[in-house]
Amino acid sequence: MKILPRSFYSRDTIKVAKDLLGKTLIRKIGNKTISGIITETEAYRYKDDPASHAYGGMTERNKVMFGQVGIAYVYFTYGMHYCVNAVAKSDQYDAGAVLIRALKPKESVKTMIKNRNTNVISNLTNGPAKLTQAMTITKKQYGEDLSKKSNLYITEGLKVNKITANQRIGIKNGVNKRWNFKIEI
DNA sequence: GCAGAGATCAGCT
DNA sequence: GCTGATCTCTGCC
Repeated sequence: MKILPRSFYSRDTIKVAKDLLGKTLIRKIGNKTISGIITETEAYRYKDDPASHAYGGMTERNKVMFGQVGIAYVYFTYGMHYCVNAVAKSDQYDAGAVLIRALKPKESVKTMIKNRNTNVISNLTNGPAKLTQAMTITKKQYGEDLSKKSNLYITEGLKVNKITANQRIGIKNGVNKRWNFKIEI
């Protein structure tokens, strides 16, 4: 399966969010491969998006959002959860990222079951903090290059026919933007 | 099946 | 000091 090139991420954040649906997120741990199909994403932009971490400027936490595209932005929140984003933006913006909200488990489902401490498949990776736990994604993957073979990267995947757009979840500002995208598999 | 509490870090309208 | 791009467990309010 072909790895998505850096140019894929060098487009408008919203386009990239839609195009990431159906792609495959791959996590390598030693010689083990954990993977899943991306089924839900959210776009977070910059100054026109009050819900974005980048709105308000660069901080220690979000600085990769201002850097090179195709990089993983992992952040820690609510005192106990990690979430993954892919840095993506067009040249018009200084910052932007796509939050990966849900996956459909593909390889090493057994490992995910162990990591998540549940055997309900549908509950394994159906939330942003759940999929990071299932794939053991932590601060160590902060800044990982998603456009080349590393411990964490994204490849081509399924063909997608229907994408639904919704309001983003769990935010207070910018709820009028429908930048949450989903597919049914 | 749903509401509420708790976990406890980083950043600050 | 409070609030959040969250999840899990509890108890039936």
